[in-house]
Amino acid sequence: MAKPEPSVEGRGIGEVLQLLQAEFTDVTISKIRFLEAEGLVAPARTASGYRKFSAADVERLRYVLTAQRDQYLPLKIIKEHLAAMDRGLRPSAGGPPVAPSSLPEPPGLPVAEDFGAYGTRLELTRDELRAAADIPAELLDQVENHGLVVARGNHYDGDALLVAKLAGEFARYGIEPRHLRPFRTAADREAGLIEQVTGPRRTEQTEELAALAVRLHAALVRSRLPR
Amino acid sequence: MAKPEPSVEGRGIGEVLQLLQAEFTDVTISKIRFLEAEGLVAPARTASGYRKFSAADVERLRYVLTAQRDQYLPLKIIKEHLAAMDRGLRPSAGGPPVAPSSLPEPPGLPVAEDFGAYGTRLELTRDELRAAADIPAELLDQVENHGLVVARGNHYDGDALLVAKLAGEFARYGIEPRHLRPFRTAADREAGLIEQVTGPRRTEQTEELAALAVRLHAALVRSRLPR
DNA sequence: GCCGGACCTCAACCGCTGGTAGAGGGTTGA
DNA sequence: TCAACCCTCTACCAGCGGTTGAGGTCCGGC
Repeated sequence: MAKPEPSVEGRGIGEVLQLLQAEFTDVTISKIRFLEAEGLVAPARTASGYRKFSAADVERLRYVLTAQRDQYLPLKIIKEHLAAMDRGLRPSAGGPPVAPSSLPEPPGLPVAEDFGAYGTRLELTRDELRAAADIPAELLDQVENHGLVVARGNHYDGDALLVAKLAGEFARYGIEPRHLRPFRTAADREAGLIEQVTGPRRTEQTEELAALAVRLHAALVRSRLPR
Repeated sequence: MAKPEPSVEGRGIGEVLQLLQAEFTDVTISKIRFLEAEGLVAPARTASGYRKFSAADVERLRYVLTAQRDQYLPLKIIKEHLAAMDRGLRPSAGGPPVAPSSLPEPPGLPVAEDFGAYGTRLELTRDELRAAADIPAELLDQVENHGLVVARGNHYDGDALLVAKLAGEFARYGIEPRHLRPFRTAADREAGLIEQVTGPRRTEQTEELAALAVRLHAALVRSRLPR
């Protein structure tokens, strides 16, 4: 027999940590356990009690961390959103299912929702993208001209939204899309390197290497900053 | 004359309370004073020290309370929004001017073995570095030859350790230090860009931009991976 | 069969946020 | 002159979002 006990599949908590640390520098093992204790994820367990995180569990954690970091939502609220999504209320195009207490007053909240919401499953038109990223059309033009985002078909996904938003942030520091070209070049090269190793299909290995790449990049940038 | 002493116009704090309590049941006098202490409003004062709130002040309070209630934003962020609006960045249709989503600094610093969250306070000898990263001497040589880590004085810091470890991970996929050179180049360029904007001293801004850079990089790499 | 590293639980502790409470005292206007 | 209103300041507090550490188990490799 190949696998005598396939029993519980998934990643261990340490692996999950590696994966997430690429994007969220302040995640720790204890934080992940804490989030479970608070009922935000519910990984499976092996017979001996080890946590086993499925890809969906990891996605869920990513969602939580994104909502915390980019929308400052308290865990209680994030939990409600997740619960709503579990009940089938997938966010069509509008972020988590609308704050329950939405009164007429709130000074229009941007669609916000970083790329978290269940992966890259977003499909935005160009206009929606611009509105959601909350950047001027001109900036989006430049972003696109420099190849920082690309449409697939004629839709844009969550990564595109995130990139657009970040470009907006950079712009506030006077850094324009053209200054960001090197980022694109580097990303292309790295993606190429990864693909060369793991082949043209996106597997777990792909994700793992991507996480490593992002972490390496982060460490290098930090080490080169002024002291 | 109509008004002999217009001096300081506006409502007293009690009046303001009445006004706001209609909409926000949990506002109190002490909360309003607290918000002033935190720098979110700055009502005028009479000669004897009484607060006098203009209509604009009340509007401002209303904004604060709304953002708190409907978007769960922390005061620090609301304050930033207000400051941005004061500087004229009135976001035409977009609510608060783009959540800056700056990375919240970890308050205390657990030198978490991995990633010394700029607990760069480590000082390792070359040998300690090799041992801690758990990589063969040969690999460390290559890592160093390709400029991925550099000693300061004759010590290595936490970033160096992390880089060394990651190089070890990559090696397990058959990716050698020389393949990682582009990472170094990219990091150099980005650090340069950042330094150009924020100057040669490491400030909050430096950290913020670095965080943005890392996030942008992560998003771009992801977006370029096979689907 | 034993060692080190990864993982487990549970309880205690912690820093920060967003206030509240109250003592002690001045101001205003009828 | 008195009540209602307002002031400052210090002390305290609860809840949130974790961290730390003690004490123990699990698992792969030699």
